[in-house]
Amino acid sequence: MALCDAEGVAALTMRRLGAALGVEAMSLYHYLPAKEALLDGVVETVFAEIDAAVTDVEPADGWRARIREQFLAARRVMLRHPWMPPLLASRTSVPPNLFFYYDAILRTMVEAGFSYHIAHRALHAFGSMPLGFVQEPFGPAMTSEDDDAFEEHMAALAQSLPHLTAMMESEAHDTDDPTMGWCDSQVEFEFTLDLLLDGLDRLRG
Amino acid sequence: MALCDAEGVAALTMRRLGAALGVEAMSLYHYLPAKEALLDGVVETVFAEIDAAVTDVEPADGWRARIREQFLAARRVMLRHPWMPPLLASRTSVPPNLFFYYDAILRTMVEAGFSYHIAHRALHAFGSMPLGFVQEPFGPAMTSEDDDAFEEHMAALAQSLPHLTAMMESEAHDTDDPTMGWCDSQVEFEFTLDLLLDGLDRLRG
DNA sequence: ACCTGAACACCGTTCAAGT
DNA sequence: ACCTGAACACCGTTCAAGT
Repeated sequence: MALCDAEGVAALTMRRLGAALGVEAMSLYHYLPAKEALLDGVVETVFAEIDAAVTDVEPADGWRARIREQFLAARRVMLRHPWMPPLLASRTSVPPNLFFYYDAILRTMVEAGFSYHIAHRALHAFGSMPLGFVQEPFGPAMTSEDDDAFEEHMAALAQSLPHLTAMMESEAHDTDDPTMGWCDSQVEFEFTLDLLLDGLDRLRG
Repeated sequence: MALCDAEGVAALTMRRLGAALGVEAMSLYHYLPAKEALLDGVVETVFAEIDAAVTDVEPADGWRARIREQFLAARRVMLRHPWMPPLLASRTSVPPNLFFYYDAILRTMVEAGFSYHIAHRALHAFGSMPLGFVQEPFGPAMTSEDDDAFEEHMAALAQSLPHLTAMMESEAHDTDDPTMGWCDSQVEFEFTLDLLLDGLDRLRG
């Protein structure tokens, strides 16, 4: 995890991990069947961190506030490990540590009057939000790279994208920064979360 | 894309692509600066496919029905390329083809009375749903592998996971298959989509 | 302009051999 | 039990050399 945090998940190779542990890469195979198991372990470790952070959340009034605080606690962990969403998306085995978290969410919901059926649907609707992130086609680290080329490209396409252009202009009025950087992912995250929680509240039996 | 569809994105190597084209891997570097550009191109091509499918959707009555049909059309494309979500999550550059799609979504919403501000929030709230998938911690191909070990593991943990167990039992009543496989991702997708659309409808100015 | 062969630095992984 | 060295098959990529 230290390697991933410092240099991204691509830096986590058997040889580099061995070197960081003062050992040859081949020695790791005495503890792991393959690299996949190593990646599974990293994912599990992050989930353990999330589980701990979520458990530390002091119980709030009502199911909404409780779940809301828990997801936001998970988000604070997730922001420390931005390499996690792509890694998680690539996993093919199920991460056991997460079951406890899901059980806790279910408990909160059924105690608030939800049927297991709706609570089940809710778990799916939450998607990756319990883990503190939403999968968006435009990721976080996307605007940073070729900023000039991007600006030019957008300017050239402005006429073909009237509503996108109008939206950017309209939103830019409220801020100093006239680029795509005006998106506040924390605000967006909470907006989406509240949208889902409001909707679920209406389905409560 | 043929390589990815057949054997997954890991099978798309410069050498194998070269071989498939009847050419040495090194020749590809006359057309591409690096492999990243190749992957960007694959993503762009899938988005073009989605754009085409979405444009073909016959205009429905009302913004909700229209967006709903478009997302479901995208989903039909996405189901043909299950390797796409992890690949997309790993990209660091922004996929230009998607701008047109987003512009169309915005158009539908503002014509229905939404402010650009709420429409902007809505784009974020949709997350990856315009592309026809939701990022869930438990992916699709996850139960298939070590099914026996998984069942045993769950059985051992059943007491520690009372609500998860109760939910599975409750849901199993409605179906023949008593495993995790009872989740109908199509139904879940539409449930989540409607939850968001309902919530947004209430925010319309 | 387009393609190639040889080479480089880096992977994950196997295996027989060391202590 | 734990670690190593050498080796294998595979990467992405560079570059000088071919046509």
